[in-house]
Amino acid sequence: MPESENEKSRKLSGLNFIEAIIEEDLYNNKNQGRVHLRFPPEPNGYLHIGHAKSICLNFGLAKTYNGLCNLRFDDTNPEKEDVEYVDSIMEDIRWLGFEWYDKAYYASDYFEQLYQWAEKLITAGKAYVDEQPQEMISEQRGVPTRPGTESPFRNRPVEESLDLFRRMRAGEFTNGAMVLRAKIDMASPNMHMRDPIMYRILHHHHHRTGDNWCIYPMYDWAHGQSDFIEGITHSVCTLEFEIHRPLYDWFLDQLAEGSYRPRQIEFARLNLSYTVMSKRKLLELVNEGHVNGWDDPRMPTISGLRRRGYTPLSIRNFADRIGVAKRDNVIDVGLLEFSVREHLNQVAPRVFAVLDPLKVIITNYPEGKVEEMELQNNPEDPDAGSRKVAFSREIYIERDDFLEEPPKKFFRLGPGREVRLKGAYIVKCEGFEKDENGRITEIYCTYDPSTKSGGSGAGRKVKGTLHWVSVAHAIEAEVRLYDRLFLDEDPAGHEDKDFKSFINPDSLKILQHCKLEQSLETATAGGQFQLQRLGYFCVDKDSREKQLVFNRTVPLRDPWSKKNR
RNA sequence: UGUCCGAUGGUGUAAUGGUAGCACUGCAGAUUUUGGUUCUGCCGGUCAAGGUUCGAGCCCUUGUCGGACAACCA
Repeated sequence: MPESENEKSRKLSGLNFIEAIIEEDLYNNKNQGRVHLRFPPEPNGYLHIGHAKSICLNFGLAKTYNGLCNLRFDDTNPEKEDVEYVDSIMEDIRWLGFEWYDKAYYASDYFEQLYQWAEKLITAGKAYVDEQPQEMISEQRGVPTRPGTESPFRNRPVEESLDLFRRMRAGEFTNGAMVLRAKIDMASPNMHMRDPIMYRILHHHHHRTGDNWCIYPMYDWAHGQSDFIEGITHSVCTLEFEIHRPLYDWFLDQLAEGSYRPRQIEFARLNLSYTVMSKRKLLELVNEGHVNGWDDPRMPTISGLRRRGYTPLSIRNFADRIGVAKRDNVIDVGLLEFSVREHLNQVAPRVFAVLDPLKVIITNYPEGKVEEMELQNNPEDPDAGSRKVAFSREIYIERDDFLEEPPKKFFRLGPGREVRLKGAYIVKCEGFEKDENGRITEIYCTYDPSTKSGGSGAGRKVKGTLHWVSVAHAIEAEVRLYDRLFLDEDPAGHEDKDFKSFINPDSLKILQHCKLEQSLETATAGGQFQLQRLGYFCVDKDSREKQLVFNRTVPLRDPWSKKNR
């Protein structure tokens, strides 16, 4: 298609609002046409799916507009931060498939610059040292509907503030003795403009600057200036910072001289149904043992999703699908599940595994005979080839694939019924055995030799097709069936009830002695498969030689069981 | 009885004054040696009331509802 003369005009259609802003800025050649974003996590916890949305957004925008995206650790609170988190955050971002520009940046690298700028503000009469106790400052701040009152130290001489500030840095005072405040407007309807605190005294070891500092900048003072130092053009953050924007701009206006300005843009954070997303609540789940760590496959953390068997591509596709806007949203967790099924359907090899085995004896099949059946590895991918699966007189099928008194629409096995054993023969149920409790112990079938898959008589159609595993050739494994962690759509949304009261008691079912086809013997941790007719599974890192552990990533879509629920 | 932000099917997200589209979900059917996949069809939406306009989801006014803000957290 030839480029029209509108080529240079803004094409704002079909874009999300952030893309529209960037296109507009590009059109106006703002900041010399640079596009430079950043992802600024605080290293005080593990990344979760909500962060993934932000990561995909920021790094994705940079890619779309041939720009750059920094990774910057917002490490201005040494009491909560740790290298452990720095490492896990970098691992998760890389795993998602993104690479940050240049190197990892740290707000702590700017402490000296920030300090110098703070002195400049003091000198300009735009900041002052307040020696009041915390409670007094808090009280004077007022409430959103009532203006605050000014601190008695607000108009102290510049020299006094400067001297005190230098001594704050020198370590002459104890924690909480005084703070540096910006002098803005105690009557502002925006609480954040009521002389916000820029520095507090914190005698605490920092994971990068060690004991070099005992005063640390607050978020509002550090963040925008860090953006400025790094040449960020579009500072994308979540909605709760919207009200901080006037302050973000105010600080920059005090310091910036040229025309370059980073611009803060806010979007609505991700909420997912049937889970919780706050770091505090996730921490609670871990600390109280409701899950087995940050990477428990039921956690919405990146590491949890990874261990659950989610793929980076499926998460990126998910992030694309949910879009980005400013209105509050709750995404159906089903959309996440759709995304992982979509990807795994393309790439996961199909294998047979029987989770709840029921023995079937094919009475007219010769004892001792073994046939190697040829099975396609992935019908969605012809290049995936095929494998041999041993078939013999005694096999396992899934216990719920047999019903003593099956309803009409039940396409599986029942007395007198026929089914296709996938990749093998059509068998007919001739009888079964029960124990004293009425539990079925064995089924007896006859097979029709003419119906062998791939053979001349294979064309005969029956209603159902079952997966199976030869008793003599089966290997055993543990299988962990994961379900959503909460029974309530919005576990944290109840004022009268704790979110943990909605924990799903069946969110993890551990099955032992599941029967797998022999080819799985060589599977290794991280391997992903579709257990045919059951779902997508991955090999857990808990696996040991001859003791495989599988995690269920997500079951297959199953309208039949849904209808019968 | 403050300021700021937001409101489009069940859930998300487009439509930038000119036919309300897409995805997920749901329902129905076709195909299928996975009750999977794939394909087809269907159900279903502009918060309300005024105003501007030939024409409003979009612009204006008012209202309603939802969210954010009162850490020496980010």
